Amino acid sequence: MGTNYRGETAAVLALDAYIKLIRAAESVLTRVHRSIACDLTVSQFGVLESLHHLGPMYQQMIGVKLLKSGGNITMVIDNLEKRGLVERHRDKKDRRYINVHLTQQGATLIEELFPRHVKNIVAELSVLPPEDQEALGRICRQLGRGGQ
Amino acid sequence: MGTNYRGETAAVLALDAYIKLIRAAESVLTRVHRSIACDLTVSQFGVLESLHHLGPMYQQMIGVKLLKSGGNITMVIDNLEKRGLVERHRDKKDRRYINVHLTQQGATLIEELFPRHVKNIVAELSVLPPEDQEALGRICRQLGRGGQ
DNA sequence: ATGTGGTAATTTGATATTGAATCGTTCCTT
DNA sequence: AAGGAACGATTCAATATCAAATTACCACAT
Repeated sequence: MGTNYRGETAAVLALDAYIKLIRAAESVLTRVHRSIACDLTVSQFGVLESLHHLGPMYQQMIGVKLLKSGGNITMVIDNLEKRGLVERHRDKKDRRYINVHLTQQGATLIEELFPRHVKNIVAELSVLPPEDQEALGRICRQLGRGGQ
Repeated sequence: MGTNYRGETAAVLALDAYIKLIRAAESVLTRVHRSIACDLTVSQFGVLESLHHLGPMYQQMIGVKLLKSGGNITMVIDNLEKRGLVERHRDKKDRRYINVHLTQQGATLIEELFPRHVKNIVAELSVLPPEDQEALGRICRQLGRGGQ
């Protein structure tokens, strides 16, 4: 209990919150994705979900939404395209951009999966009282920004 | 505002908390790891950190600690071993087990990195008042367990 | 002693992920 | 109009990741 007592308790508090945050997110993500039991990876599901809710998007934008690199998105879209779930269309105005959109098959699939996905999330979060769910959202929003 | 008004607000609350949890964890993990600027992947760092704090461990146990599959741990340990940071030792009593421990070089490295790692985490979490850090830890612990 | 089931590690095949290099396109400056 | 900076997508090499199959080993029951 020396001069850095305050600093050490602050570190213990932060470290504890950090490790539990990372582990909880990992566990919950895995359980939620597993219980939907679909033939998609987490990233593939994320792309379909983004396209479903936000409409057609450039690959760059998909990467920003999912916090993934451009090279990675190219690969994930490749695999979705092979399965006929999305299509690429070169932008006429600016040929650097590629617009990605759901096919009919992709739209049908995500429309079937999404309600189940929501149900799984609600079930997973139901171990927390509503005020804790609200607090979690508020705190994580603050943290995700990283101070602004 | 029909019969499922309550259900829908519950879903909105849970969905919001979920997406912010996943994104915050991803963002914070990436920023914390990037700012330590070491030549290790997140998983490699995790293995060294576990061995440093918990001592030599079987690969199985490392996988459990890091929430990773056995096959993955084999690969990560391979790469750490190539760099001379850890060593494998077959257990004499039960030859199915492989005990992994830090080499002197590995121990020196993690002892140098860990204080910086803690500093980065404290800085990252400092956007939250202590009571929010405590709440975050408490809520995430609950959530990680998944209801027991 | 034998074989049956269980467990740890590895391998394999497919996909993900990153960062760096490259290619093609557009925009801007002169 | 020409050249260069900026930008979106792709490719590449290295590592990660998982699930499933395999291998090696152990314990136990008959």
